[in-house]
Amino acid sequence: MSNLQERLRERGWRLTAQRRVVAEVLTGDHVHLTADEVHTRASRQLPEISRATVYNTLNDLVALGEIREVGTNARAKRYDPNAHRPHHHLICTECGTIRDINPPITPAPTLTEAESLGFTITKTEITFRGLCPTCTSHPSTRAPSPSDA
Amino acid sequence: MSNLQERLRERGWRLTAQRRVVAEVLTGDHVHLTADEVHTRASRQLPEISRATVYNTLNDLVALGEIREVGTNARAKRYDPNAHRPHHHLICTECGTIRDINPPITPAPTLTEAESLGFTITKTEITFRGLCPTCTSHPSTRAPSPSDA
DNA sequence: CTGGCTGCAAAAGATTTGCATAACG
DNA sequence: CGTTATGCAAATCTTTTGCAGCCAG
Repeated sequence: MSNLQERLRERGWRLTAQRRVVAEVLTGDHVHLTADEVHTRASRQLPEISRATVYNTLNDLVALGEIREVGTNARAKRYDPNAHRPHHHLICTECGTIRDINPPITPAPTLTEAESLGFTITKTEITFRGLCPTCTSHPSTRAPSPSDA
Repeated sequence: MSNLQERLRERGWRLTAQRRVVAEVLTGDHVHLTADEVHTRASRQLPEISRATVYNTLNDLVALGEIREVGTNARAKRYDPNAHRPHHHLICTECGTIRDINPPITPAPTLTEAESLGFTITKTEITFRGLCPTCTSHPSTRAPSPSDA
């Protein structure tokens, strides 16, 4: 975690309280928060932090490659702090829960020359969709979303 | 294409002019339009069609499994008419172009019991990201987006 | 006929932007 | 100190909703 702050400083980032808090909120595995959730949690440590700053910081972190946007098909983007260890996702089609799939899994699929249609591929993301354990056992009950705790 | 209309009628759909036009716009391979693009194109054939109707129709078609939302990380969702033949996507990180990867490719990755964290997986989506041929050869020039022609 | 669509306009939700002030280095 | 980030509020963009009238079956 301090690694991150050092890396950012090296890249010429001003280390402000709000950036520190956002970076701190975005820590751990299976963390996939929306901008609004980040803002809510950050506010607990730094009440004056503004939404705009959260958005700015998130966008900067994405640009620096420190966090990643996760495609959920839902209205709001989610951010995944685990950008340095490439990994794939499991998404529950019922309640929206997202989980990281642990490290060195599934033989990375590759494309033939013909299949890649001239693209220079740099990243491969796999998303597995289905029912999470909770939604499997309570088919009708809507599981709570993994938002703010 | 008439297959689609028949299928819809069987499922109790009223076949209106606007639904027919939306379905018609969403036809072919490598078609990944935003709702707004669908509306623009549909308007060329049916000028009075409203945005709300386009959204309603798109949501209905998704619910029926006739089209699919594509996760692009961009603001607006895109819709892929090719929902019956499962396929993966190639997305250009520079200009946003999306292309379908042809049929029976890449050995479908699977998860072990441990990796799937109790999920019952029903779909696997693979997204390859990189530079499309155009953006590879014109590194600075911004390629036009594949929107309305 | 009649319930399910449509269009319009307004609402809601998510993200960005402009600008004056504050604060990091 | 000078730049660069912050906060606020307003602007944008995307999608949803409420409601009266219309039309496919």
